[in-house]
Amino acid sequence: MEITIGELSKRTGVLATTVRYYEDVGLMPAPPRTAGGRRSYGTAHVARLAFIRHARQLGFEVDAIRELLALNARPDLPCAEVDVIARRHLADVDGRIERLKALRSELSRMVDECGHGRVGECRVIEVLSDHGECLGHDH
Amino acid sequence: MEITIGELSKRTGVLATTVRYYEDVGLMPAPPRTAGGRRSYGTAHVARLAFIRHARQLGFEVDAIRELLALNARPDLPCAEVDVIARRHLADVDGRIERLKALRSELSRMVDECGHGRVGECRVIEVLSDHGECLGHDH
DNA sequence: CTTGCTCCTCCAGCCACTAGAGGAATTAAG
DNA sequence: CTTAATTCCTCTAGTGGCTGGAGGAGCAAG
Repeated sequence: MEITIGELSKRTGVLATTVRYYEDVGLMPAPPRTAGGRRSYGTAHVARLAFIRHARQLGFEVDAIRELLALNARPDLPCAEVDVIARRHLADVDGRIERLKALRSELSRMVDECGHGRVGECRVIEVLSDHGECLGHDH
Repeated sequence: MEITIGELSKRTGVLATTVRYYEDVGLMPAPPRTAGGRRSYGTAHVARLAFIRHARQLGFEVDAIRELLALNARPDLPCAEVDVIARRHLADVDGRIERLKALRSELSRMVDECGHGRVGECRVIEVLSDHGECLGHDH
């Protein structure tokens, strides 16, 4: 099975330019080339790229994916490291959700209090102008 | 009241380099300079920068802040536009929270199913390898 | 043979900063 | 007054994770 970068792109949903970028940063190996100099991929490449895409969709950073790919290649090792990476990322996501929720509540309070009058009396503008207006001063 | 960029930075919590960046991108006006060529700020600058910082902390993009600043300068206008910008941003934040929550649930399911054995049988790796494993296929 | 598509490399840009080099000006201490 | 420390200046480049475009070559179909 010999596949062009376009076919690979179609099968994985990753843009061809992004595939080349992954090659540049070492996430994807440099594949063999055809006589005309075009990249030629096989099933292993499809699997690896699908892995990368899925990990990216789950928000893993490229560095973390590099580690996960390295671990994936060593099925004999204990998976404690995999667990560490995934839990670290989960904690990170939790933190982001918390921060966004705090932000959301302040935003929605701000919007709710807008009296739809003139800019001069607008609560949104007031809140932005005066940090003392915040309920929580943690930011 | 004549203040150096360092003082301004201290009072607002915005790095001096960032203040200069804001000047470059037009969020902050170019201030008058001292004889020696240093930037000299006044109370209006402090207020404007505080506004910017607060808006950034609330996650508003620089373009949105530019609009908000322009509206802030026209207190006579109706604040409908302010409302639109704030609500648009709120909707954006809501979307981000939803996406992060979906992601979080998949991540935590993945981590929970890890049997702490070898990488070869690790659920985390399996899930990443096979998109079909996902409960929701929406990503 | 030509048309149109895909692919190639290289370079620039996105966002919102942040960091560093190399030099000038100001301030504090001696 | 001199020196040393600190702050400030401009300019450039880097961050992450791509994305888009220029300009050119390969390739398949009619």
